[in-house]
Amino acid sequence: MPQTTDRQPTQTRQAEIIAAVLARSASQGPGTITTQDIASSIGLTHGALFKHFPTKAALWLAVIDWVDTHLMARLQTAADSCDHPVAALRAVFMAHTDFVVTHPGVPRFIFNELQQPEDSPLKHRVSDMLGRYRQLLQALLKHAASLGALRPRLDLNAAATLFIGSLQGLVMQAMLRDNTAGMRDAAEAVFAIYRSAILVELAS
Amino acid sequence: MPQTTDRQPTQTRQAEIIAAVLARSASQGPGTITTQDIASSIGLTHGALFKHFPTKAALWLAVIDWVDTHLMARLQTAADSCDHPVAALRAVFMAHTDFVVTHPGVPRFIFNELQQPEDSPLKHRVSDMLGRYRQLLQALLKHAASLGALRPRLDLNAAATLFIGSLQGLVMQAMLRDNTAGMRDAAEAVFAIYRSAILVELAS
DNA sequence: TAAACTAGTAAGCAACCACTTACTTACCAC
DNA sequence: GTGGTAAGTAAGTGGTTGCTTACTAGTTTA
Repeated sequence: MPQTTDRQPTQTRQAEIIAAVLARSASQGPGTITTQDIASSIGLTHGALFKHFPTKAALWLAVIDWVDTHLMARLQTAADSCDHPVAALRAVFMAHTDFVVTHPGVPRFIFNELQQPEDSPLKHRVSDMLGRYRQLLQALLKHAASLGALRPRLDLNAAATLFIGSLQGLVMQAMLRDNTAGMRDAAEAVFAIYRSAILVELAS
Repeated sequence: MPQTTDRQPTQTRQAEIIAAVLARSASQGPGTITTQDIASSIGLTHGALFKHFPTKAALWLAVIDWVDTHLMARLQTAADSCDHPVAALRAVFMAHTDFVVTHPGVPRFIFNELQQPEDSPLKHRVSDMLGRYRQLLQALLKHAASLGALRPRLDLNAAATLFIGSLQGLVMQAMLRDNTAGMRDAAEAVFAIYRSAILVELAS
């Protein structure tokens, strides 16, 4: 019979659910998203959700895992796509921007977890991811320094902080405006300044 | 009789309540703070809270107003304390850092409101405050440019974004570590890099 | 084809939330 | 002093939340 069976294997549903959470996060603020919201936004009963995730916390963790996997893969690819480390830094910066433009719910979700109290496992996961991000940056910065491309006595730790921070500034502006249009252009301009902050001065 | 009357005028209580919200925000994530939490943390009944604020939203608005007033006053004072605009930028940067160290709940609270959906009045208030912040920075940057202290063709808009963003990066790091110790030193290092990004190159 | 399993529904449950109500008590102007 | 008001309590109330239970139906496999 032509009865449209919407029965799906768990793996498919899990991916669908994670995508729904991030989609909602783009406009709703993850703290206020209910399990009922998620279920109805993919045309499922509330109860059915718990066939695929035992608790809401487990679902939230799965979302972070998704972000971790996909974002870090994209950043690593960008870093590997350029021979010169300064070019690689630029590629990472723009890849990150691109990821946020494509998935506007992600930064809202991450910021939300950062607000969590002390040692929430969610927060630990985010902290871990950011640690690996910093390692990636530090490696590129060290490589650039070894080529003599950076200012002498540049604080590489502070340089990494500034890199991530400037991305956050761009994201915050986008969140205020509630759209990510024009973010790429702004990112180009900001990175240009960052670049001149770390590069060794050249005779003009 | 020595019965300790804890009856207080509304104005006093309102200030006490606002302070309690920010104190809790330092370790709890503002989205999860309940009116019951606030009441008991200042030794008051749940119901008594609503003698001083008609709704929770009104209280939240009052908290933002407090932050707006106190933070902006501090930044303005810092800006006015230096004759040279680049020194003033540094003073503003450190004053902001100092404010966050003194009131660790503030950035958590603000970030939380940024996640709100479209045109929440709370979010509009934050947006407004950040607009004035940018104006303050732009004025200092323009002044510096007119003195010939900045790189030619520096994008002042992007420079302002980078300024605020780098502060955010510092704040995020502090939020991850769950303490603001050492934030001042990190701020010095980051501002040093920012400074070299915008300053005109000097013969060394 | 029957058994076992998996994905779905509908209804309900305890806990919790913002807020209200009914009432009490301290304070202050006259 | 006395009457009005402002600040407090204690006990609800309706609505919502995360999650469970009892049951049904589709899919897989021996």
